[in-house]
Amino acid sequence: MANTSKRNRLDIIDKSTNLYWEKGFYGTSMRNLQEVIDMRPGSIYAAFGSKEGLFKEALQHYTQQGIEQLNKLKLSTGSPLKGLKSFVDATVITSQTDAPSGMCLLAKTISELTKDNAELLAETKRLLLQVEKAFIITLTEAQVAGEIDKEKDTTKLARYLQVQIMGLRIYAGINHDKQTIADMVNSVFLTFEQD
Amino acid sequence: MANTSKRNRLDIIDKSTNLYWEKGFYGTSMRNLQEVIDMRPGSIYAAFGSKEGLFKEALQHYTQQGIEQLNKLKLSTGSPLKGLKSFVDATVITSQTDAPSGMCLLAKTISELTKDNAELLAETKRLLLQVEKAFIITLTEAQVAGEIDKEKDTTKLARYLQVQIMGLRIYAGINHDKQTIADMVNSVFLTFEQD
DNA sequence: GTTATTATTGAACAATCGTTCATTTTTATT
DNA sequence: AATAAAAATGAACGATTGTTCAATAATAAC
Repeated sequence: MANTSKRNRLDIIDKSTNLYWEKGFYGTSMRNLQEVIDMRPGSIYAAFGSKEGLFKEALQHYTQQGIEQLNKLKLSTGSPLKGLKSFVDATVITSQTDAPSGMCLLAKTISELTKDNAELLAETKRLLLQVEKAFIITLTEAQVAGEIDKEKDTTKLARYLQVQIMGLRIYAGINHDKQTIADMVNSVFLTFEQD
Repeated sequence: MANTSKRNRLDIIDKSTNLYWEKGFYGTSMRNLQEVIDMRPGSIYAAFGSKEGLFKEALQHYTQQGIEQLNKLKLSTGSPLKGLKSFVDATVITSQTDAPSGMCLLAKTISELTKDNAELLAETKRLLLQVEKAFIITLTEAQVAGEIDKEKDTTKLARYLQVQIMGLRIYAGINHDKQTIADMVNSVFLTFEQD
């Protein structure tokens, strides 16, 4: 594999992820990538096959990183619900200024690609369902911990959460008032706790 | 202006809108547009200045069309809230199979473009705020008609609605079960009626 | 019907796109 | 130290990108 000595494969994928995240799949050129990861075309193609191949690994890396972040926050807060809340805060609010894009890379990809990229689109959907499963697990843990009503359907709650996150991230791209967005996130979590 | 005799300017913009809507700004090439609107580069540039210029008019046309549709539905149903519900149903559910893209063109554009296209991005934000205003007006009308609690903040409700629509349209791109999506739309409107 | 004005054409432009591959450099094996 | 295997290079490919402009066609004015 390419460049195993100095920089490892994961580092390359991470940098590529950030570029794709910022500029999108079509918006990112192979020459953009070459500069950012400091590799020549031949090496990139030897290691990842194609622009699609590298993008696919970027999507997977992005998803895995997100799920890991959620799990870490659950541990550090010592509560599934608080961990989830911290995750959503970071995702919707902090990410708006600190991340390559305020959007969710998966949502951005679903939005950008068409049937011309059927395989990438299918992979993206698969990864979003993977995120949904992580949410279901977390919400079920919150039920066990007595933080959420046990009568509620965690699958529906997870879907609801996905819609809120994706919607809020786009909306935060229009309305840059952090307090407004923070309030909207809070009211999402109020619907979890009450009823 | 180009081609005033046979096909009018609005028809050209409408076709361009559908193509941009399907493929995105970068995904749409000038040659794609040339085929769809049956015009040669010179004529297009004489009439619209640039790819950005035509896109800007497409965004405006899309927004205006959407607001007009909402107003028509309010009239035909004879109720602000029912009109709004029909609009959201059409937007989130029907559009998923019948429109060039299941996504909102404005949300898609916010998601796709970066600071490199600052002007287009600013125009898109302006248009989304225009949609928000149309929602505020409609929700206020619904209050007057006694369909929504008059104590509620219509600005917050309109923001909430924007988040739901944008989020649901993306989610509908992953989960294609129409009933699931329809249920989620229904529960959005339940929050309007109750409390 | 002739002239002036406006609209349309489509070939051509430089720049960039994703990708390939013969060559060189590095690493591993003996 | 010599040889074999693997990795990295970067020039070059054909295709496509957005855009321009001299030439042509259509329309308007008189």
